[in-house]
Amino acid sequence: MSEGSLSKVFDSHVSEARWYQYWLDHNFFRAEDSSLKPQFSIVIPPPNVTGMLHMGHALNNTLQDIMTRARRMQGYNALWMPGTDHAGIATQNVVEQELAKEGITRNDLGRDKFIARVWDWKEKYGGVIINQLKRLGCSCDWSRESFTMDQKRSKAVREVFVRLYNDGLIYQGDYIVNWCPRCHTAISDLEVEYDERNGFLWQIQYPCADGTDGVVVATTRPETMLGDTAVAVSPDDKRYKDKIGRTLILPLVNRRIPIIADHHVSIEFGSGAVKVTPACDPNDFAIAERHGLDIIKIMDGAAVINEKCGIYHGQDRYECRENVLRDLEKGGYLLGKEPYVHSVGQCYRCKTDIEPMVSRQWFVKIKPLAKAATAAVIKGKTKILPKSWENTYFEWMNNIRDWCISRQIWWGHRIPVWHCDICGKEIVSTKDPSACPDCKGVTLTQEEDVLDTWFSSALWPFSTLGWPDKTEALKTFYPTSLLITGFDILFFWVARMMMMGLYVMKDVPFRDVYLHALVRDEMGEKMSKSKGNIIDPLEMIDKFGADAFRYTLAALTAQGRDIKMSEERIAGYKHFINKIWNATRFSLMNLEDYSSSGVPVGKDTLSLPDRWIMHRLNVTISEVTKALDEYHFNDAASSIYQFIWHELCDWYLELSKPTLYGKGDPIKRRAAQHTLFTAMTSSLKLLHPFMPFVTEEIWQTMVGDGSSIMVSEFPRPDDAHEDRVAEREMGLIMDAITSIRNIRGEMNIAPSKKLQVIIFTQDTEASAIIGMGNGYIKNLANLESLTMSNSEEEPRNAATGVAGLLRLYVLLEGVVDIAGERKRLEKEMAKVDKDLMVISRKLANRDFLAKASKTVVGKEEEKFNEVKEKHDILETALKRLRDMG
RNA sequence: AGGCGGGUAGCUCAGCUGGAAGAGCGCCACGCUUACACCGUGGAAGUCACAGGUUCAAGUCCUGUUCCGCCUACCA
Repeated sequence: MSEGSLSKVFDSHVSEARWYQYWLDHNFFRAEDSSLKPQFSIVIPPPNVTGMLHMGHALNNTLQDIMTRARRMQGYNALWMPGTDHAGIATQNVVEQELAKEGITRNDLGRDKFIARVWDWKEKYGGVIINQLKRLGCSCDWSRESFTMDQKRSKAVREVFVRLYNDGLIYQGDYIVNWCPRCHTAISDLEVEYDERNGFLWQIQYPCADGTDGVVVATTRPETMLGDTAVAVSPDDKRYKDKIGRTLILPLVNRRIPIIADHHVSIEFGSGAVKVTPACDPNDFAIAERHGLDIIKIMDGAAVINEKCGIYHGQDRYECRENVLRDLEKGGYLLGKEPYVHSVGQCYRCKTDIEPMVSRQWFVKIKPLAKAATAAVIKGKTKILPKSWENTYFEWMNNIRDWCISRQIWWGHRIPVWHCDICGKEIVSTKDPSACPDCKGVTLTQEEDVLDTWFSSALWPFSTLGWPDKTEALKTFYPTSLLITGFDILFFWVARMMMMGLYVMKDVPFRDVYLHALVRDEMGEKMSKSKGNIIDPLEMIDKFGADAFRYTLAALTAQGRDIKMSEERIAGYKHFINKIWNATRFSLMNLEDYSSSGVPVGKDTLSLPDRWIMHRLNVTISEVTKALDEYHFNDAASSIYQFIWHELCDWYLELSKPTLYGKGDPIKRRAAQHTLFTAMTSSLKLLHPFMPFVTEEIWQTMVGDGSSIMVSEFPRPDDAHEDRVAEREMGLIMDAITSIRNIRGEMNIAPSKKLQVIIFTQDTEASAIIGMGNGYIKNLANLESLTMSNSEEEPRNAATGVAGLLRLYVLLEGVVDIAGERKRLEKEMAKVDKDLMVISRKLANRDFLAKASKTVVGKEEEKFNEVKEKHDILETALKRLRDMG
């Protein structure tokens, strides 16, 4: 059936380009909107349009592709939905940088022209990562590729916004938010990264208006004093009891501010008195709300001190800090400073220090949504795996705060809210309104802000399927089967999809969520540009091939562990591909005259190794199937590896060589060919989801009937191949071979030297097995002769080995190396003695016999007999050696 | 501060519901045997972090200690 031969080595470059195009040409990635097949669906975590493929993407998408390809082969109508994310801030930044090179800003262009410019950029460069995913071999249904800002997705965004608004779950208000002075926008709590800083804690004296003793406050941000509207102390603090309600004079500003009591203040910290700057600190803002304090903004959107601050107007916040400190010192208000480590929030995009700032923003009232999302996981409607993440999810959901969804940037979904210029009515609509419904005025002004990018990402599982239209695809594929993503976006994305899915679709967005670990470098460090320890996936694909790279990722993906990636590992799996490649070459050479059609191969014509390898294959199929069902990617990968290399190649190919070489019975030869062909093609199928390219390459040559492996049927476990007898018999034969090889190695006998071996056993079954396996043993242990003996008398000049109930004597010419043999046997004996001691101690224990289960005791007794037998054999052999020496 | 995960062979890690310590890489020895030196055969190598406890039996379950990593919150 084979259609020729393979080149000496696998060329990944040629293969990858060729077969990916072939799959595309044949529409193999396409999923049906409706089908009689069971559905499997998975939405891609949309990478940023600005993104380049990094290790995280590579891992994430490899795992998704493995699942999608496996399910597709298993007969599912499998959809892998691809797309990209418009990444508001990141993309705007990129284009602004481009503009900066031309010496202009987005304000020079104006909103519409700027947006047009971003679209240009997106069309030109936005597809880069999609092509990189194709290099990885991803089998996404590209005909459905979505973008969070395309028309359909925009429609979904507006629809959801309006629904939330009408349900009273969206509100606008002046609150303190995290403000990035560089991006010039609010960002959500999640988008702030905290970083430890070595700073100072300054003590400042605030004098009392009535001339009595003032109060000392401590702060890490002295410049914010310009906006202080109170000083707070603990109501339980005896030191300040009589001060509460008095008025202080704010230095430099001369504002009169009250001393108030609030439980937020801790007595122990610092002086026990806190300056309150409601416009610059979330806690202070909360205090201000409780006490009705004034809120004085002291900075503009760029964190430059504003006109309310007199001589400091126009200064950057940090420049202002120096000046304020200098002036406080001059005025004698600065009492001291001490080094102080505290954490400072930074913008996760640009790393600029966040400025907490009061501003008018839009929020989603999140508690009701979070409640449903929590319940769904508790009820098991969605499973989060590994399960330990469920707690983290619950924890976060329980402590969730309202989600700030407005962003003061241009690139994104503009908030669908308009105001009538005449009557001031707020109009919220899915369609651009042309007139005010109340006063019929036609001059309407739309909100300037856009929505957080995660708002549209949260809708991804249903927006990509066509919602709000009632599409067939939506009916077929929602809820999706599986989501695979990194744990780092559990809150950002997974939690929000859960909330939105339940709110909009009244059902969870996915059945299973598999959270994978982070990819680190070989030292376990997080990869980052600044550390220079980035491993570029595309470079790895070029160097080792996508298959080896993918296999490495899968093999290293143990649940709940970080992945330490190194080139050596990838190289190792490239060797595995080479092994498979060469096993294929061997197969092809021996299958030239084989055809799977024609007379079926009778079960009774199968040899012992044939039956054995089919049994082992069947076990492997079960293991791989189970591992994939449980998302144990590493287990699946190592099962296949173990089978192909250490069972199929190491043993079966060697055992069947004489039969395949065609000297003997043609019927047995055909049975071996059939077995070889089946084992090889089944292995390839098991391997295909992990290594799509090399398996297709081989399939095309080996099967050669014009079919593609990627739409072939995934192997299923089949009880008919279960063969415990073959397993036991082959096991004994393999043990005998290993035992002889061990003697050869330990006694330093050249591999080329043909040996004479005598096997003694009293066990008739064992004897029969060896009789049957005589040829295999002679071949694989390189023997001149193998004879059975039923005489207890031991041959002279022989090294002794034990395998099960067999005694093996390797005849040595001339003088035996008595000392060497003794050493070898003593070493063996030491091991046996240790085992024997452990087992006999157990069997002597009454409690063990009484309390342990029967099967365990039985097993232990069996073990004892086995080890005892071995012990006796070694002992007689040793005794004889001692007599000789 | 709270939570989570981890400390098993030189390195990277498997070891599910407790029943004789495993793999890959590396290392050592011998081998160009007609698929493969990106290979073959054999070998060495572990008080399973520490201390208690439960049990006939503990790497596996419980408690405590310690070290490492991560997450969340707070930080005047």
